Amino acid sequence: MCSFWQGMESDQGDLEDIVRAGAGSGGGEGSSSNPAVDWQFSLEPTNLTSGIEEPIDDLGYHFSNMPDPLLHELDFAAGSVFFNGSNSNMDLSKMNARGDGSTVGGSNLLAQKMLGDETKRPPNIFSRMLQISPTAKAAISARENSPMVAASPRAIKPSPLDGYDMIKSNSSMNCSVDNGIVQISTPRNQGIKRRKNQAKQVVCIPAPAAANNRPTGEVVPSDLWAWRKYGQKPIKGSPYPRGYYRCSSSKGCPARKQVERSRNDPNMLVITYSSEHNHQWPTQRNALAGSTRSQPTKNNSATKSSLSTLTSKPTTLKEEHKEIDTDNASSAITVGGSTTSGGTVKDEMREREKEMPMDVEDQEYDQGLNYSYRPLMIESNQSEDFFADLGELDPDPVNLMFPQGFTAEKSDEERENKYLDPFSLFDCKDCQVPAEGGDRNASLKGKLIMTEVSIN
DNA sequence: CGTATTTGACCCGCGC
DNA sequence: GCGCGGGTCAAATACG
Repeated sequence: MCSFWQGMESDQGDLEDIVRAGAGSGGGEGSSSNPAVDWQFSLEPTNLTSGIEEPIDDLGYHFSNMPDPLLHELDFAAGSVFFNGSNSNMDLSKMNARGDGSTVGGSNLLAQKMLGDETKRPPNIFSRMLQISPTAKAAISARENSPMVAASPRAIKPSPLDGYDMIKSNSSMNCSVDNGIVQISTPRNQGIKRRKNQAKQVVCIPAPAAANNRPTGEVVPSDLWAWRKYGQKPIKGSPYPRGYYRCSSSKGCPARKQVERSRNDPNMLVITYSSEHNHQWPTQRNALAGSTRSQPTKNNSATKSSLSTLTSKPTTLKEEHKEIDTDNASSAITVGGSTTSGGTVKDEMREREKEMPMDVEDQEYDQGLNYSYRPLMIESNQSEDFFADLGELDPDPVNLMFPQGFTAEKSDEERENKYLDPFSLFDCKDCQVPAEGGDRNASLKGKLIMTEVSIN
């Protein structure tokens, strides 16, 4: 997940990229207790300097501040959601250039994975590169000795953004893809004003396939939140309008998001989140409520295709990879049975709702499990067939899709690895990443990379 | 009929 | 104070 919060307190100054990568917990270096179960990032802004020099003990972001759970999945599925910040060119090849060989998995591993394989295999979704500024790189490096962060969505809980230092910028950041490199930049002072004290998180993703275009031509990736469009405005300097959405998952939720195409690269969507959800991740019911009907067609093609992609008997895991490799990023975004196209969540929810007794969820809450976010399909009976197929691939097929702890028999660490490396991308022989204490697993611990860009 | 989207009008913050 | 431009509102419209 690459995203960053931005605000607009100041109007001058370069962005200082704050990259807070969830660091590996392998090798016993982690201070996080059972991260797979109970982890969270803190969104507490950190200036660059401290980000580099201080050991980062807290694990960064509250995952709750990731407005779109599926976007996170998108990142992994498509390797295409990105960072940025002004002047920030996150160059993973540089990240990978540490000479001390001390890197343990994580960012560098990811970089290596992405870079190293670039010439060895067909271009794929993971070959899209991030360009990370040196400062970001440094920040990431600083993170490398930090405890692993396991992305357990269950730990998500809403938290207000108020009080965070606002990161100055404007939302006219640009995303572009050059030679497979996704670049997102935030031009300075383009005059876009924002309401005060409004934290923003900007996520850049590839625009979903044109087939999912809305009548208006805009494409909105779906996520577990229900968004309702309440406005659209042409943006000066951009040929593309900006759509305004508010969360309709819960009445009175202040969460907003803006969706617009990058003016530099129309194939990229810039999604700007503001405010925080004041409620749990949508449950089936409230996710259904007010969810978009943006799917313009009656064919539910996106949903069906995505589901069919998942259910259409991938004969081998390689085959699935192949699919992802050959598809463009957006079409490959089918993890969790969801796509980036709008309106699919609702349909899926409906399907599952038919098949799943509602009280299961209620029981969970009654039991205090408080599953604020549960990936799609997990509890669906329909998954049986799907998982039966996946069973050929993994004794615990659930882990293939939702490795973050949905089965009890695996250790937290195993689940963690799976989660962070759902397609075993980090299990790369070519990636010669030294593992601490010979713990290979440690080197395989991918890190969830999140960026927080701050402008002082 | 309920809900989501569209779209013009209005509001607000900011720069000049 | 005025104008610009982004953000929001709300009536009209469309959809299922």
